[in-house]
Amino acid sequence: MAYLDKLNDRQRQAVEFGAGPGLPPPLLIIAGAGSGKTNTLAHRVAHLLVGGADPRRILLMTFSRRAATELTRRVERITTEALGSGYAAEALAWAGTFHGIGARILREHALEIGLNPEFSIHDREDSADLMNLVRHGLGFSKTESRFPSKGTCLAIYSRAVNAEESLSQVLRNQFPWCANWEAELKRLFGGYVEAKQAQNVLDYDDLLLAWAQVMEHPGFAAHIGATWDHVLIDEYQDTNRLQSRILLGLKPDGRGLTVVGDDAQSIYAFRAATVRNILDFPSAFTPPADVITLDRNYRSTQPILAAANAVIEEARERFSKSLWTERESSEKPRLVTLLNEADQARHFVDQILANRETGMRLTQQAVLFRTSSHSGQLEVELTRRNVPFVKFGGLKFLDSAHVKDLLAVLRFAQNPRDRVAGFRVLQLVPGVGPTAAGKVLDALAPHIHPLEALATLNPPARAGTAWKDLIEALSGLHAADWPAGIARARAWYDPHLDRIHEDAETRRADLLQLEQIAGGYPSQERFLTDLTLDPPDATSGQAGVPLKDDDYLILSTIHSAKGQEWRAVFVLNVVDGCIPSDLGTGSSAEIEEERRLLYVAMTRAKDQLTLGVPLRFYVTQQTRNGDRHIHAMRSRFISRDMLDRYEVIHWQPPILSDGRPRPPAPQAIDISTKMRGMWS
DNA sequence: TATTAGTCTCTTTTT
DNA sequence: GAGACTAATA
Repeated sequence: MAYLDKLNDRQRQAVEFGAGPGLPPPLLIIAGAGSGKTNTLAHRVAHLLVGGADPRRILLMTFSRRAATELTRRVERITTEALGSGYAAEALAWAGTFHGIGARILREHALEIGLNPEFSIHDREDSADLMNLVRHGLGFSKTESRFPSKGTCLAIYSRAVNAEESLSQVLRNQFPWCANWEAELKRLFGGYVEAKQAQNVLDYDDLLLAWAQVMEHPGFAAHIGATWDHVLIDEYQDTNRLQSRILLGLKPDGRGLTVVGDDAQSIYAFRAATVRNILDFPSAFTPPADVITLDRNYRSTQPILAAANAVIEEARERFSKSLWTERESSEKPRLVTLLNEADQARHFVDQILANRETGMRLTQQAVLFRTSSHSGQLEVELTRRNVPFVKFGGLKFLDSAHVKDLLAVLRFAQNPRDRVAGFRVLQLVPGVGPTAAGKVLDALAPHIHPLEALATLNPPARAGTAWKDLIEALSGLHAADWPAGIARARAWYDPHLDRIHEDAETRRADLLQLEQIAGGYPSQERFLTDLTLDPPDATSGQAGVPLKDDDYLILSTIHSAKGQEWRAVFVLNVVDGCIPSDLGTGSSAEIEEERRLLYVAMTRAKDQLTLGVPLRFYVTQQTRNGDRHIHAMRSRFISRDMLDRYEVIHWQPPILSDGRPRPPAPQAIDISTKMRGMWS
């Protein structure tokens, strides 16, 4: 097969593993950063197809929808090359995220497992809002000492579900400051689950939890497992206990199972992902699964790899491997010390533009950071100098109030039992607050057709004519065809937008964009589900994402940069307090995760890597009126011994803070020597 | 009972 | 600089 010739020996071994009659035994591929992981996985799938496997009987689970799309596209290309005509992407019908596949399975089997197939899916924010409703309902918002916030409550709940740990375990290990609320939290979670069920709603965790519980039933496990011959999982280091249990339920003997990952790139422990999944995978089967390690890096130059390897070598426990490459270069990664974050932004933009002058397009460059808010100064500088950019991670389009309002209208019309959506929508009417909204929803609950009942209800005392408009809009929506419905919802919302928000114009543009996106979906249900499970993950500085053929810079959190690569990579704030984050320095496990995070950031670079170390660093916590800066230190992950792997630069701005150009110093002098000389 | 102004706390990463 | 809660006012 011609396509096999492009692979190295290890990759080829991984692709051809277990070929022959019958399903192949379980396989673990440890694929280092830049070792051609996606390519190898795509080739393995293509190889199965070329060998006669049925594409509809292959399950491909990846970490994000984006990764799934990329993978199927490559499979398509390879099979086309090999067979003359390839498999269209639709043929690989089962490619997606764990959550996406879970949602599909639960809908398909809903009636057999006691679910209403019309269920809606709550995103993180919705879930937190529902948690909050229950929290208030139980009176926990008025406790003597402060009860954990809705977000914290949800995080605790989610952790317990995904890590399969007991509440007390989670509290002890992850949330010690909430430990004295154990009894209350237990009641809260009980109420939360009941509320979800009454409202016919599933949250992210339910998609996995319900799936896992179905798999506990031997008959169903076999029934669902029989849907696929081959199951391939990407980024296995970032799966959690619940996910591994689902997997073993699907393929108890491991036949047909392939998992790919890199323990050195495990960065989702906060989401209950556990490195143990990948470390313990081989021994889950008898005989143990085979392991193939890909350690040749095709991405980065040797000096970049040397610096990254040095960082990860300090890590505690891992499948030992050291990446190597044949890409020589005389250019060491740069470690740039700067006065403050503003200088860092200026210097990075200078460098980015200089790179572009040498022919490196902006899309081949990226700036990475630990926390979304760290890019603030950089965004200002980019806007000032007219450099277009797209930002991944952090606050999403979907999180903005106006988008949530509009979506809530759609959701409420689709599932009137969805209390979170209803609560939000009703309060948009002037004169209706939490109490009135709650009463209306209570009155609707017992009706079989809540929307029709809404029209017969006495309107809340202070709601004026706007109440009638809402009822008309909702019943109109229920009857409307798709995508006319969203236009209708927007028409209703429009006057409220002006009333509620100062900057109604920019928000209106967002909603128009949402309407555009909605037009591409066949049904409202698909639109809402896909939007929740696969939110558009980029926001741009200007309104609207730049056109595809435009040149723009990539800004991304390190987490969102996973699996990507650029010719030049800049990392912001490589200082203690950012990497590792102040919040993540509690346990040694958390420190280890932060170390891997820096490793992931560094290994995204192909040709040029720049780490920024601003000495003064703006912090938002700290004392209220005190000094709002801290003096930062270079990240502890880059020890003194490693410095010779970098070109160490101390950058000073050519322009002083008041706008004057820096006057040239009279001559270079060395006071250090002189000061030492005082004592010799 | 809705709304608004004021005080307090906490601030990450994402399917 | 936002979210959560309280107190005061309409």
